[in-house]
Amino acid sequence: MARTVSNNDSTNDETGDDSNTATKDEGEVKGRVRKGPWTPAEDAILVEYVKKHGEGNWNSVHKNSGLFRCGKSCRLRWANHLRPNLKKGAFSPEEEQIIIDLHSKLGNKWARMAAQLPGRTDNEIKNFWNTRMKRRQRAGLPIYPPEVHAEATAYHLQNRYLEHQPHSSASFALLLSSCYPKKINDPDQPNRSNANPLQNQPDSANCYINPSQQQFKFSNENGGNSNLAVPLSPLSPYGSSSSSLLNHSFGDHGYIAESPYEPFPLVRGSTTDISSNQTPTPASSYASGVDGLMGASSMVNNNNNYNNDYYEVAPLSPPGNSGLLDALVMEAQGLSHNDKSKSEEDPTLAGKLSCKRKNMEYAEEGGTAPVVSAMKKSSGNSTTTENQRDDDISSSQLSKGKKVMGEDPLEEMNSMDDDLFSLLNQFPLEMPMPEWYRRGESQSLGLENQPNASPPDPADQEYAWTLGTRWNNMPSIC
DNA sequence: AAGTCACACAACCGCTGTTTT
DNA sequence: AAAAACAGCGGTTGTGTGACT
Repeated sequence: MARTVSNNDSTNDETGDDSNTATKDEGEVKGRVRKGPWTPAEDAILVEYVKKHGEGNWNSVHKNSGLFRCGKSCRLRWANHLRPNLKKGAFSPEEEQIIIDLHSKLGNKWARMAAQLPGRTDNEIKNFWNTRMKRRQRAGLPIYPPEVHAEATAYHLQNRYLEHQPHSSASFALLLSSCYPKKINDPDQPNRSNANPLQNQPDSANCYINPSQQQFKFSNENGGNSNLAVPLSPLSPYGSSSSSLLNHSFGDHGYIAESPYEPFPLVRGSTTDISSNQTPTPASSYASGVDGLMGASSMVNNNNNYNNDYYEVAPLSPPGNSGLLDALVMEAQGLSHNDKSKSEEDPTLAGKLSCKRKNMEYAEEGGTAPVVSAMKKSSGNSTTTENQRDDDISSSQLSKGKKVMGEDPLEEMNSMDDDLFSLLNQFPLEMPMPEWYRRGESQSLGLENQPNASPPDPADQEYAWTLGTRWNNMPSIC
């Protein structure tokens, strides 16, 4: 069980902020920080310290207790192993059911799920889920039981379509994502049927269609529209950024709304143009924000083993996922990358989007957006459990958020969606496929092929139109 | 008996948001 | 207002273990 123990070999500075990795290469700097499995003695020290001083101030543990662990490690150890009232052992069937249910609604929000399972930690739940998913994946089983799936779908539909329509940010996410072309008849995907009704539209493979004009339909069990992709929400287990998962079959439970487009341009190169210094793989940290996009892309390109039985709809990002906006921010940053000075002196788009995203997340962090909660409560439509969950999860976060926002969240959300839709409405009903896309249409769109796919020249008029010009039309939203 | 595999688990990592200085 | 510190989250990885071949 022991992880590689660096024991006294590894050093971090005493701040406990292990984001500072320089000390590893520079040798010992201030103090030694032990890594690897905790010993009972260390546990005892930590427990003793917390008894005395309470939780929090984790970095001071290292400073004051003589424990050679960084604050982060202490917090983790306490939270996952030492704190009282922790349940040990396997999950009960009831707990498993709760996890499945919560995951279908929340996605990979482990901490929020843990909040619903007293005595369980996010890590436990995460491990459980990942293991379970692998197992079911191998067995070719759906991740969610049908009833949970149906319930979750209804949940999202209710929360995102009915209650937010027509001004739904999440709708915007879906619609915007679908602005990007995906060639429908992909000869490289022989297993995919051509059942997409949009294919019958004139020259559909070479046109964008304004998604705001597009009536989305949901594929049914026999729809077989498997080469259609939209961002996968965390409702889908494949919204996970786990590359190992993405590289496997999505046949058992890919949630796919019917749209002939793939958010390829948003995916392309996005992880390399941003401030992250992480390895630019689909599994890198930004995946948390663009899970869906990554997932969709990988899915389209890596998986021929589609099982239409489980093509259903996760049309929108569920609560807590701001993936699309993250992607927008990333795209904005990517666009501004070529002209850094410009972006620095004019932090409009990225900043506004970032601001928007914060607000959005604030709104969504409440389990259900405050808008929704307010609507629910005022209309009396919400169930007890829904309200309870909202309240349980969000009380602290909400209070924090209010400090930041200082505005009426309801108004904030509504105005935000207005902005987003006004942007959306600027997309024409149809537009020609850019030349760069036609040139590359024989190539797969996946990340793994990016090195082969010549990136469009930013100077290219059409590319500029599709990304630059249109983004420049982004209304002021902050 | 040895090798392989899947699983469960613990812990680390990078990043982000919040709070404090 | 800016920087630093802190706290937390989600993703990933490494290891031990048991079942199986």
